[in-house]
Amino acid sequence: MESTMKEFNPQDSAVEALSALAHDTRLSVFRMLVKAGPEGLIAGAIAQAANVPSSTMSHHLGILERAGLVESERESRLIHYRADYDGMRRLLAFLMQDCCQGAPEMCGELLGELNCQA
Amino acid sequence: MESTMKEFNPQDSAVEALSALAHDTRLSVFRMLVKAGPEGLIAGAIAQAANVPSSTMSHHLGILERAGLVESERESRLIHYRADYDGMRRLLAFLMQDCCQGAPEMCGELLGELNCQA
DNA sequence: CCAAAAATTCCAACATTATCGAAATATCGA
DNA sequence: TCGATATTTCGATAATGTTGGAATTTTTGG
Repeated sequence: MESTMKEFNPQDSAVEALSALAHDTRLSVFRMLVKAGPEGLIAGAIAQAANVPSSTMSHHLGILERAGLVESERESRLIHYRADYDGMRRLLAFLMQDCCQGAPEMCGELLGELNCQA
Repeated sequence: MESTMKEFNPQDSAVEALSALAHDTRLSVFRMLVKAGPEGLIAGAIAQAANVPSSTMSHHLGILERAGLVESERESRLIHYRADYDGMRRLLAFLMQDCCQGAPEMCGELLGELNCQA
């Protein structure tokens, strides 16, 4: 008997997060929120910056939120969205884990290139 | 005049790679290939391991290859597929870059967790 | 050259996702 | 409470992705 509960296994969670990011508008929004930092951005401002109707953006923000990549918080009439850094970390960890399990020698190069400046 | 050429800008490349990975079968195959190492795996063996018809798997492998995540090489009648570590590195670098631009203090924690042992 | 093996391409049915206007919901200020 | 603002939900259409059997291509062994 299938439940309608959320996914908990890492593979399904990773597919959901990757699907959420695999869209031009959503990837742009996610980058935007990461750059905006902990303050986040207001839903309307996000829609305006991305030049899409608010209903469409609401749909995309919901997908990002359900995927565990962004969080939202209401402040009076406005809703702030911010990046969920922990969700991002979980996704990268899952991909990294894959990368290293069978080829540890690759990890050095891979991580070496991933520095923070730029 | 729109050309039919491949995408070259990082955002489009990232969306293409993320789309390729955002599928249960393809993510499993990619992990499989990463673990298999430089030798790679034969197309038929991949289809058999994933329990999908070869035509379907060929379709998925093509998507992963066009996204720059796997490479193929013919060896007589067999075609070897192997992970494209450089493509993977480019994708992670793009995501990392996003992560660090506006919130450098997050990078330490993020990279700290991403160690190589499993 | 021919038959078998391995893999891809083609095609069509099916399923999922994207889009956005209209309607509904939530909140505040007066 | 009323009207205005911010956002989400609904619904219907369009666009894209998935699937696998059949046909096609590539290669080898005899």
